[in-house]
Amino acid sequence: MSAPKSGRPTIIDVAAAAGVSKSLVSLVMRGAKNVSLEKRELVLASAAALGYRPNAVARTLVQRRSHLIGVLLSDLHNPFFAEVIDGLQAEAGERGYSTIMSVVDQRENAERRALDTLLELRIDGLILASPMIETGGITSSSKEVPVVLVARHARIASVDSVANDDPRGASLIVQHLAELGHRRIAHIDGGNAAGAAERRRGYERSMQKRELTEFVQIVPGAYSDEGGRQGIAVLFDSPTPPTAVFVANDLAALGALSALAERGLRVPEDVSVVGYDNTSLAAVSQIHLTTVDQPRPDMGRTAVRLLLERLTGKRESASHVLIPPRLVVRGTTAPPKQS
Amino acid sequence: MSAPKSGRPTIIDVAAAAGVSKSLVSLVMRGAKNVSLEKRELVLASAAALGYRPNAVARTLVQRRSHLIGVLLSDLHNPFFAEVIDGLQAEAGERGYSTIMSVVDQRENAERRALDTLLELRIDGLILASPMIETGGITSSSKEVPVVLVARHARIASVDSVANDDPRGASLIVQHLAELGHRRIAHIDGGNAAGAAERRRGYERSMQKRELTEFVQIVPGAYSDEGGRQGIAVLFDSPTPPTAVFVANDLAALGALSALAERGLRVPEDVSVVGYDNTSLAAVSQIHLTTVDQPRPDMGRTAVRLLLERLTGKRESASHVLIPPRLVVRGTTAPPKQS
DNA sequence: GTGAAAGCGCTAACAT
DNA sequence: ATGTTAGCGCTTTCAC
Repeated sequence: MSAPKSGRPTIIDVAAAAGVSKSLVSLVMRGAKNVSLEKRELVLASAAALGYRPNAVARTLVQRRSHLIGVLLSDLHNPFFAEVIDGLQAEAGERGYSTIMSVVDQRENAERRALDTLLELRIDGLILASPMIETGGITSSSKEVPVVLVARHARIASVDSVANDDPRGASLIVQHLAELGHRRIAHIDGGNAAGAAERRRGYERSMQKRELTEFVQIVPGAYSDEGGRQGIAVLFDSPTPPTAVFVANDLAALGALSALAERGLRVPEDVSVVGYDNTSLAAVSQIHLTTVDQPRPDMGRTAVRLLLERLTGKRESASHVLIPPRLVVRGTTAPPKQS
Repeated sequence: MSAPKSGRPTIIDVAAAAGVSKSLVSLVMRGAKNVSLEKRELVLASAAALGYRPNAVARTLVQRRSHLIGVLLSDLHNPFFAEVIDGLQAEAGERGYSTIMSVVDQRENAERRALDTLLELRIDGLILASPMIETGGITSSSKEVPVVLVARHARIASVDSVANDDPRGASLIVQHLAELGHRRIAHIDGGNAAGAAERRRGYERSMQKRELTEFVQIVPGAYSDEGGRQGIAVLFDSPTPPTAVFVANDLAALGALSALAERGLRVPEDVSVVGYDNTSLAAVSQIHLTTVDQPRPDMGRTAVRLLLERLTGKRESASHVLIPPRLVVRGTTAPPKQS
């Protein structure tokens, strides 16, 4: 008896089948304690018999909260993000939140559209991983829901952030190369991608501190294979090529390694190369890239924690977590050739 | 005048501010044509002034459709999926759908929980990318919403699928190696991951067809770096190691390459190695892996198309799209050593 | 411990 | 072309 008239069974169908009120069904489904064992089992049985599944949409509407965290991702191809997401999803799950992710192709202004979609879905909070969007867009979003920035530095008071100390990471790299004896250390940068400006600045300052100002050489690149390749082309077509190159991130460093190989230059014998991020790629034994590590899963978990602190009102003021980076020396760096 | 009493502005606030009914506001927001220019601009102005944003949750509740496609992803670390997602998101966006992704760590039965969450959110359809879940779970989900399987073969009538022809791909590999002169061709498999059984079977059959049955050697592995390493350990601790190895996928092939290098074996001089998937990793010049290509973004797009065909009732019967794979010869395969 | 009723923000008839 | 009304499926007071 009493199959639902049409479509999926609702709480009313379950109530009817069990001969109780829908309030009681609601209580049982949410695991309330003040329900007699008898009724509880009755309701549960009816629900199971009907194949009832609570409707989170209706619940969200009445509760005015979705228990959904929106995540905007600028680039799935960079393994860096995969690991951030790992930590993020784990932490969110443990705290009773689901994540709804939107991946955006870098070129378009699709970021703005994806953001609107997430916001219309009434997410409880927003996590932006290395977004390209201008600060204005972030600020205005933060008026609707709490926002946490990952791997991008924010000067915004209404927004929390987790990032590694990019200038410090860059300085670790310069230090390492300088100690190996390099002076002609160039930098292929990451354009206007998140963190790129900080790495560039860190490189420049660190070179200056070591009185290597005259050897500062920055060429434009991008956080991609192609970015690294182009940088190498520029650097090594010049009359005074560097003996070491700090590339904006691991992905670009891979491109740089390929381009160097194609020119017949050996790494690290002829040129030293350093990346940034310590993605799983860097550890692959054929690549074995010297790079700088960021604790990626931790950053994801921290982002969720910061968000929930805001959501639960535990914190009012902005929190900007800056994580110390760590140099990972592998096989792509060595002292410069004696010449 | 007339800021909302509290919280976010609703359609009623906008109606009040504009001095019209909320139906009219609704029409304007959805871009209906039968609205006078005058009223349209009035409403739009009020909405903008209040910072009104339509509530997709309420809309979903009343329309009984969310325009949301749920995507369950078994492994973000495999670049294979990043590219499938690219196509998937693009196609969904173009058709007016948003995607809500859930990434699941492979070990747990977290897949079941993630599935429940998606279903409670009342997604309009579900795309499962290489799920580990048993067939039963898939079948039961398909009773609630249309389901499309990506990169996993289905025998299920209620579910559509897009996959490459794994047995065929395996056979291309065996053919390539056999033509190079290899006879002792081993296979490190992908355990019970999606597609692994088909690749294993394809390898076995192809070996048999070429009368290489006596050389069939299958060792257990996984779709991961570690899977490949372990396979190599088993194969090369034996008295009669193979001269060529077909590894379950690119990720595992990387592990295999590392393990071989650690044993002092050169690729391809001492051993030939072939992967599967043609992920971006395989193309990296330091790796330069011979592998089998699947059109990843296309598969994502196709998955969405299949789903929408079901959603719009354009098709009733199951559609199982099988894509022909393509061998990509790079630098990890060569004729066997003369011995 | 259980039920009745109001309402979350919106869309979809149906009027006018 | 615009307004009125009745829900969508649930949670939440508030009675009993």
